[in-house]
Amino acid sequence: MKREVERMIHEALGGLGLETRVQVDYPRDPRFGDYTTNAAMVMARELRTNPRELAQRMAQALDHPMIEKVEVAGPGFVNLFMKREWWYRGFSRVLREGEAFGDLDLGRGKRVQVEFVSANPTGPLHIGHGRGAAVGDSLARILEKAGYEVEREYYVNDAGRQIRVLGESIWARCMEMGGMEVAFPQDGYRGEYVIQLARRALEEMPQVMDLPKDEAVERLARWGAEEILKAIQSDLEAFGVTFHSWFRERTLYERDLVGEALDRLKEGGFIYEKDGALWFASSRLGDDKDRVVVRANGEPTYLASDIAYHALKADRGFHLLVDVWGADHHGYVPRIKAALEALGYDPEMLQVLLIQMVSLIKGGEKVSMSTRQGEFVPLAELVEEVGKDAVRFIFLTRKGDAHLDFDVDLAKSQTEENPVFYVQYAHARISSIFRTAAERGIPMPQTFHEVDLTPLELGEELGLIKKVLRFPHLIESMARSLEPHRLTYYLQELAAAFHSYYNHYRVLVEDQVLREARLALAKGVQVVVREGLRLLGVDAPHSM
RNA sequence: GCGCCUGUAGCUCAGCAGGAGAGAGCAGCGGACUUCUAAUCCGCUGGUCGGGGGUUCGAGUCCCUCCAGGCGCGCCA
Repeated sequence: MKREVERMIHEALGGLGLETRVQVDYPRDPRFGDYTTNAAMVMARELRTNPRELAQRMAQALDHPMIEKVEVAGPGFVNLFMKREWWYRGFSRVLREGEAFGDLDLGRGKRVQVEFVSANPTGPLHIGHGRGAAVGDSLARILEKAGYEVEREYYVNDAGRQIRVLGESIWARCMEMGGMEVAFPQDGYRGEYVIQLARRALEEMPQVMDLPKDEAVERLARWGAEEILKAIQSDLEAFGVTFHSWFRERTLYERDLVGEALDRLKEGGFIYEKDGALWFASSRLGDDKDRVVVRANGEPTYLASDIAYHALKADRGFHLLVDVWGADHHGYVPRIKAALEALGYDPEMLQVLLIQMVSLIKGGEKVSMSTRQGEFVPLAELVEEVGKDAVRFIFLTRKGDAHLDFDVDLAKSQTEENPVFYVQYAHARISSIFRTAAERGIPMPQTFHEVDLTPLELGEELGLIKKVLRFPHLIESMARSLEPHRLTYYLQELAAAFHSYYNHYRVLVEDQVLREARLALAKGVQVVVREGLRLLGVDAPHSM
């Protein structure tokens, strides 16, 4: 709807012989109208004219049957007040479109890949991964809603040294269980899950310990990583997160894509040798220093496969690549961008979302998290205790680049005070209204979008309608900024407006015309609440 | 030392490509259920937007600087 208003203003300006980009905003205060534009002030600078006078001329040129009145205010704002019919018309569209309301064609014909979580298969997912999962998954859903063709991918690091260390850790535990004294690997994984893996390994493939150590470690490493990956997949599923593809780092080597990428860099003159290692001259493209891609021992670094991986992604024809990373990897961004540029791609096609750390608060104290030390709260445990919905919602109640203190005790003990219930309750209440209406045998309108909405004259009712109608703009803004957290705030506001309305007025009134209009209003609110929750991966219950 | 992120109410945080007396939840105090679910609602209390400069008609938002916290700065991932 905002688009239409922009067009109106644009046309008005055209009539004045002015051409400019028009920015329309929603004013904070309803006294300043339904829409406002600062175009006069922006243009006044260029035209060296008085902004208020220009605003006056714009106001006079603005003429549309849906405009109630136009006011010039402050230093030169042009405020538009729309007729009620404007809002009723828009709301009827919500009722007609249902859950498709807010679908945009912003991304029409554009493919986007969102790569997220991508935790190494060396241990269970912890809460930090959960945050990345919540953000990545919601973002993917939002981009889909905005019309993009989205692919969700999980990059499985199944080829590095860390997998070997995992194998050594399991092997050491197996030996211990066999009563043998062995030194646990210095940087081994000490989590409880390794002991459980070792126990299962001995049950399922007891012969493995008869093999020479290297071979046994290799087998245990592969087997362990696969087992852990299965657990990760099921944890994510329980969290409501799915992927289209699980890309294995190992395939980059099997298809020799790493060598290929390095050759391409070499051809571009970005590779040189020093101290027996191969270096990527990333500093020529904005990085702080050059980086090793092949160690002196001939083993490629993690960066080498990551370059190959991103080159492959770029070749796959995506319009935009989104990587969701933990913020502790931020120093990595310039390297990957430099690599893309060196390979001839536009580095801007890659957008890296850095998700800041989640600090766990337990017993009032911060708990450090480390997969190696085995100190972490598994995501699955938290989901089980607090619930998928609450965990996902909380992870999305702040922007990704802010640290998140997750007080476990609080989340567990005060679930009633969680904002997610507040929003879900609004949805359940609306369902309850319709349930009650059915029980009482109150007839329902055949098609809600044909209901006469003009009885909705209350300020609260128009306020709800206007809030609902902002939903598409929110989708657009989130898709552009890649910031899904705004949705949680919008839903809380919408729920608050509804709860307040619910407490002051009744939907199921005697007057049929008014009742049907209010039922339609409730229906429309419910549609958007439900759709908003879906985008967050949160259930919308019909009763609570 | 260099780089990135953060600093807004007692606490946890919003503030949408700078816009019009700075918001929410929680905590505190006081009210509202014979009604469509009180996991709700209504009211009150609470702020030098870390400090200082600058740009602008206009700055929580942009620039510079300082302070505080977090995270990086490996032939680890």
